[in-house]
Amino acid sequence: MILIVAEKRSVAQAIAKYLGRSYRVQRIHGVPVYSFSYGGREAAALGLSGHIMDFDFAARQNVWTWLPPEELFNATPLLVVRREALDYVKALRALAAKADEVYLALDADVEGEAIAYEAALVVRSVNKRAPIRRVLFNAVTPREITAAFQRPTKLDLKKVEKVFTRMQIDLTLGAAFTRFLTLAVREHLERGRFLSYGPCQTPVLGMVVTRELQRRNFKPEKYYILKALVEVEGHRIEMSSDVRYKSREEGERAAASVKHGVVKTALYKPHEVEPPEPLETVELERRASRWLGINAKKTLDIAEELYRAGYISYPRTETTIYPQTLDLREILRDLAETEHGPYAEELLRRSFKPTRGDSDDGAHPPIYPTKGATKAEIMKIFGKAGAQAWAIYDFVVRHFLATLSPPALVEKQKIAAAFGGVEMYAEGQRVISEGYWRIYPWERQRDKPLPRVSPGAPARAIKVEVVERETEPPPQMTESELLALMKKYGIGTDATMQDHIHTNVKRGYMKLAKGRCVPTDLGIALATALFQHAPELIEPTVRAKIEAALNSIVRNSTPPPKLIAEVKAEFRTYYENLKARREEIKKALLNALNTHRQ
DNA sequence: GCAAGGTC
Repeated sequence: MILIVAEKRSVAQAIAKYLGRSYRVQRIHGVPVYSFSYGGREAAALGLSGHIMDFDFAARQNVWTWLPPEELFNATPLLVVRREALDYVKALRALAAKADEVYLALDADVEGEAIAYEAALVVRSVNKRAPIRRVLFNAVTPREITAAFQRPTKLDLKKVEKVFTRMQIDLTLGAAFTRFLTLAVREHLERGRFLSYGPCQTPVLGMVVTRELQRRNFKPEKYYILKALVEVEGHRIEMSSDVRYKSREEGERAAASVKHGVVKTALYKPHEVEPPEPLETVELERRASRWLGINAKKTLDIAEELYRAGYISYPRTETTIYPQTLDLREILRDLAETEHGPYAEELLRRSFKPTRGDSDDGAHPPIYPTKGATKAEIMKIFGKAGAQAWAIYDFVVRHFLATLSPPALVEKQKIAAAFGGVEMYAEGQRVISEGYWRIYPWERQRDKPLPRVSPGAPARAIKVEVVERETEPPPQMTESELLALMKKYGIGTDATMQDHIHTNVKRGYMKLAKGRCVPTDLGIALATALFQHAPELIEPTVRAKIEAALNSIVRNSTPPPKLIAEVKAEFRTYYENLKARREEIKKALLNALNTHRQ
């Protein structure tokens, strides 16, 4: 029997569908297994649910009050089977015992490689002989899957080592600092509550707190600009200066010279606004947070449900290029009977060229609709969550249609006039062609046209005024901006970024309100203490440094034990710095915990 | 009871 192990149920099912002519589903220990015939032999495909193993400390090391947290730097975490994965492991063992050939068809990324290794460990525990092979495919399509099974390869142990090293480092650092913080204020915490640290969650908090403190410490300054109503060739144009005058007097002096001038430039340039790139996870979350008022975690939860119900493709992806094998016209035809039908049919009637980003994660395509659906259908299936499910589905469809649509065309307009030494400007634009905005209203730009005037024409100021303005603090951090920063600094992955924001909310470090991130007193106190006494723990670059070190395992064959020892030694010094300031940190945290309670 | 990463 040929055993095939996939990362998730949907892939196992797809493999059975593509490799066999037909398949049967049976449940082993509650886990669906897809059986079919392949090359005249019996085959079974089993889908896991991500990792089946995890690292943990030995039992006695998990007694927080008994073990000083710094001792964790001397401990070595153990690889154990996850309790939640027990049924999967049982099913895998049962099938592996009967297998005479095993194919590890996990996703083609480092995590997939690690999960493949975990599966191989389970297989070997019951079957010493069956050859174990690894298959790699970039998309779950008949062509890719068939080809992958024709050229099987071997496990890449370097990638496995990288992932296992990351797991151990994250656990050790997370546990040591979480326990330190929690034990410092233990008697003042409610039961079951703790103060956590993590190499992703904490830098996220740091960015939000930094912004909040910038806002609080901001000192607004007054400045003055000129505004004028200017007549040129019979047209009246509102113009303003881009110079910021420090005082009203200075402004008045400049204003005095704004009487008769001349048009220096009059530009009317056509400009194409390109439709968006194919959709990936973080962009979906950012746009939903900004435009639909649905936060990132909720968005991914809903997208997951839409995926499981067969309406959209796999929602955790970094890819912004449609694969060659994806039939875009077929998807358009599938939308025909829905609200989006007329637009889809219009696209079908003409030739189109999809936009293209520059990212391919090698494992999943961009997010696109896999089934046409009407609002009524989605509302019915999703019940209470119907409105939000429709909002996300409708967005995915519109985004998909936008990527196949022509650009919008606007005329960018700019007029500059010189009045002696003072230059005044006006900017405007006229929409020539709506292009993809018709289906993608969130990016639609307004018409605010300027009249047509000629360079060299005389300009006469009818009215001039000095307007007082104030410099403004940076805006509150939006969730959308935070996600963009996380991506920039390499904090988290496409699938986990929203989790790291949510963890800070769960811990009481920040709140999300109307798409904005607002740190609590506790969050500010924690971040401030870390910035003061162990900045290396909270700076946004921490994660990227760890990630770079991990990559040296794959690139330079750095032995994991050496790397783990180095990282531990480094973070141990940060730990000592915090420990030396324990009382001070405790006081600041308690202070915040108490104000928080009132 | 800690993390981050898969996935349900």
